[in-house]
Amino acid sequence: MANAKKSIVNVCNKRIQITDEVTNIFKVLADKTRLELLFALEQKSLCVSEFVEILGFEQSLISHQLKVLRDNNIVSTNKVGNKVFYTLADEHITNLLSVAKAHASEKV
Amino acid sequence: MANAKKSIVNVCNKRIQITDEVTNIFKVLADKTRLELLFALEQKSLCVSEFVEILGFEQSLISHQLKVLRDNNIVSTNKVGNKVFYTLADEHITNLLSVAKAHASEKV
DNA sequence: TGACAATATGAATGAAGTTTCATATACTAT
DNA sequence: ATAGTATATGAAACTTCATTCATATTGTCA
Repeated sequence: MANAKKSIVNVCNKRIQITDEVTNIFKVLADKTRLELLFALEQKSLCVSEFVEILGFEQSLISHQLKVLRDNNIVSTNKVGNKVFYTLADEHITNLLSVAKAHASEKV
Repeated sequence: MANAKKSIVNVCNKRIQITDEVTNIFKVLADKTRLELLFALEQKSLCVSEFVEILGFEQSLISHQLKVLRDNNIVSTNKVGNKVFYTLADEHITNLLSVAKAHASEKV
């Protein structure tokens, strides 16, 4: 395949991958339970039992949704004895959350 | 009700409303079809038949999804004769899309 | 007015996602 | 080792959402 053609194909593939990735990020963020977990994490790292205490959700629900966040690299974990502490994984997420909040604040 | 108490309640209500609103924005953005519509609109305003031509989706699907975007004030419309042109509604949306794209670009 | 083009919408179908319940795993301390 | 606490996970039930098909509405132009 000629190089010019190859590079056009690459650009297109990349565009598609980016669309897929953006779709995926928004999908993960598009759930009230998960957002409450993330908003809580904006303050400080928390373990599952602390989430239960703060948010009042079932432990199982929290674990399930934290798994979704983990699987999508939105939070990271570190284990301390019995407990597993969760942290926001990176700046992009913090950024997205704050832009969305700013947008929302104007509406309510 | 005492003023101090009233204002605490107000703050809590506002926090809940913001969470709901953020959830809603992300829900609307969490769909590949709608994102492709929005990415196309980043270039210029488009009418339904142009979306059909550019993206190759069914007209009905495009209209349905544009309605979702319209209902959530993510796009605005203006009618020119037979045609209805769609535009990105505001800066916040453009902003969210570009932050998400930046995040995605690093991953792919 | 009648035929045509552009857009919108209701209803049905099927897929995907969330929550709950029950249970398993991992670690701590006695 | 056993009891107790913290977390994870599989499966089922339930809910929500995207897409398609058929049809309605709105505007144009001959």
